Amino acid sequence: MEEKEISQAVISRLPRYFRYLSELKYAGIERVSSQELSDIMKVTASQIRQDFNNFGGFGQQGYGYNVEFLHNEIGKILGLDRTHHLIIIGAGNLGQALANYVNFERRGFLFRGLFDNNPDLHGKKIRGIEVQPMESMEMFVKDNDIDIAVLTIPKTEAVTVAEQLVNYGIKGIWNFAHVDLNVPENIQVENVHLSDSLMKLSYNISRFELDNTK
Amino acid sequence: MEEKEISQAVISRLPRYFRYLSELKYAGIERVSSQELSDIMKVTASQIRQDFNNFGGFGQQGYGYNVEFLHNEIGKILGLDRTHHLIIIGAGNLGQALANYVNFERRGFLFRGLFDNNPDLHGKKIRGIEVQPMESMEMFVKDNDIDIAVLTIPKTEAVTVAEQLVNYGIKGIWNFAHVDLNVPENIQVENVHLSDSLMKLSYNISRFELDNTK
DNA sequence: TAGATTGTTAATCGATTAACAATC
DNA sequence: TAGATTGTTAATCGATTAACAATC
Repeated sequence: MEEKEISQAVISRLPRYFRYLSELKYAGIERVSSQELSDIMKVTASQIRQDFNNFGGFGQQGYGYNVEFLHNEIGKILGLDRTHHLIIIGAGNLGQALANYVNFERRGFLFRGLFDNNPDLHGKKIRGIEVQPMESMEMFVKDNDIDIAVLTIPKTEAVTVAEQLVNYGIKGIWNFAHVDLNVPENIQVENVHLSDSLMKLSYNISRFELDNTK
Repeated sequence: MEEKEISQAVISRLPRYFRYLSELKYAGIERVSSQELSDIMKVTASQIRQDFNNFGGFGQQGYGYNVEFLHNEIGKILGLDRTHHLIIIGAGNLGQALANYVNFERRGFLFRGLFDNNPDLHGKKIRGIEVQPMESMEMFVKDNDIDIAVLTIPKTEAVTVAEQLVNYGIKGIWNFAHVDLNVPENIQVENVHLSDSLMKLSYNISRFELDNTK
């Protein structure tokens, strides 16, 4: 069967659909039309239908979409029906914060290991998991079926550590280091560049003020 | 003078240009052509020229772009030539991690206050700044010329706190809460939805494996 | 059956890329 | 002046929106 490639623009919207559907489901709402979703989510009904139809028909003419079914299907598309094992590289403030983030577990992202170069941190426990030296990483990844690595280390180290992780068999990298990683295309990278995000905010604040002085 | 609206697609690319130009500048490189930038950044030279020309001509035919000048101009566009005063609402792990993030200061984002509902945290100091109760927020924002609020509180509180902050005169919100805020359009919101990002990574990992079993 | 709403095709809009004249 | 490379217009590509036939 020929699968058409789904654009990243569509993918980016899926988690937001998923979130709103969770809420509707939680509120006990059984069905929803693209028009109703459009009203609460502030996107066009047309886009909603197009997006869903990338993955096959989830709705029914004259009825709309069953909330629970749709929620479940989008979850499956996002791979939330499976379990991911993740390690965090870099036990600084951000690494520890993410390690403590219990909500990820709920969606199947299981925090399994935490690594850092700093010997002072070794043995320190976060949510029951000890910080280990970087040297233990290879063995740990291989022994524990780790598929996602979270990089919260300085950019100077990030590129080489990423390459190592790829060699150890990792499948995806959640990259918080402020640098572009260079990995084979079979490895998925999702960047969270916080300072980029802050700069965008800064731009929009400045631009808005400029617009208003005209 | 008529200013054409710049698309957010262009804005999103500016911080990355800025980053690469910082590196070139730091490496002592004086000039760069759109083609050279294209090679290292893996975007088309055409896009680079189009992007820059949204803001007027920064280059010179036959020569290319002066790295330092271009770096500086993009910094100005991003509003990095001014100072922002920010407060963080929510002194949990993530809030503390961001408060400790010294790099933002370098770009003119000055961390000024930290607020939390939890009395156990009140008085605790992060980088010399005491956690204050939420009740002190209003006065503090007004007295200290705060223009950016960072929301690292649970989504249940985020919407109302955002509304309060808007009333206190904040200009921009950096929102880490997993909810869409509802603020007037003169208030800039930049969302960092970590779990959305993780879901995208999850999708891409799943999708890649699916593609390979075909 | 009549009404509602999807799935899907067609039209539009916007963003990216290509091409080249302008000019340093 | 000749060569290089921008700035900018035109062409293409892709994503969004509109429209409506299919169908529950």
